[in-house]
Amino acid sequence: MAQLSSVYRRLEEGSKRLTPQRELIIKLFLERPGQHLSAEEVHQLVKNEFRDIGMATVYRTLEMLTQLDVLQQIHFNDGRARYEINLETTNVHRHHHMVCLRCGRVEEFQEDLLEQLEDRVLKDRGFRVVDHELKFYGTCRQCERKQGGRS
Amino acid sequence: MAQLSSVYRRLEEGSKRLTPQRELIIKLFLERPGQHLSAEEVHQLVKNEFRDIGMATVYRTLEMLTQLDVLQQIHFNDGRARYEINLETTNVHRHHHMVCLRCGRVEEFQEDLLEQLEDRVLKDRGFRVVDHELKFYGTCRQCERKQGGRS
DNA sequence: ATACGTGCAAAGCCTTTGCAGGTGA
DNA sequence: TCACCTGCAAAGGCTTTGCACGTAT
Repeated sequence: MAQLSSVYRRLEEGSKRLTPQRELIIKLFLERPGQHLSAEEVHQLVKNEFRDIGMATVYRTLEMLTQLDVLQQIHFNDGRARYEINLETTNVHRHHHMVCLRCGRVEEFQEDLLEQLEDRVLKDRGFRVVDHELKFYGTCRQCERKQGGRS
Repeated sequence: MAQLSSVYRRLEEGSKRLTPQRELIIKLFLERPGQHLSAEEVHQLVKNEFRDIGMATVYRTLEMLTQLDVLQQIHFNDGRARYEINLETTNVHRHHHMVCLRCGRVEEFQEDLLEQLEDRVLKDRGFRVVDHELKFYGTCRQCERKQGGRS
């Protein structure tokens, strides 16, 4: 897994140690490139392989990995932070999200039609964009089929 | 103020009473159409005119107004909810935000280039968008001037 | 030896809820 | 009366911090 060694290198550069707990957490995210896990979910998943890991360690590791730009923190307006792996750290522009209002599932899409908008904003308002975040809220295919589009 | 009576009507329709506390909160938002206030900020501002209002009342009022679609709740990844008035309730498509990473100021812009993207997402992925939310993170004009664009 | 990492428990925020006491319809 | 509303205090969730005990360098 090519990504793994690059993450390890980042740890070293920050003089961070690669403990079993941290390794498990990192692998968790690398194995699930499209997922957005909460701290609680990470804790549950890691516990399968490392019984005694504490929530504090999970939070501290997630914080550290976010600082190192290995993870990215996201909020979906449900009051808890979620994390996803940042596969293209060098690329500040990331993919976007579709949040299903029925089942809560979060899908993603890769699309970048926003450059022109960013240019406009810089010209008109003097705001220099370094990152953007786009979320669509609606109904996913499954829920759409199930209920024909109405709540 | 045209908006005010429309808000009052909504309260009536929901058989909600217009108490002094609620009126002050509503006016607060109507007077600041472009602002995004946290519950704490609303509490402080209302306390100037109504000494004894409690946080619970503020939260309950914000919740109620959000239900009635008078306010909209937003999260800017700082762990607390913010609220802004929803001037065009009938229009599900709202304006967007530019969050300055230096000073934290939030500006807005009105722009809608997303329809084509939404159509694509429906065709390709079966996801029916009912609302979207776009945030730009970057440097605002003032901070850009102050520090020439670097942190 | 020293700096770093861990689990546990406690503490911190922000937010919600229970409750007894009001108040409008 | 009855449903609604309030402030206060307590309780809830999620997250961070203090601490004593390990463990790599």
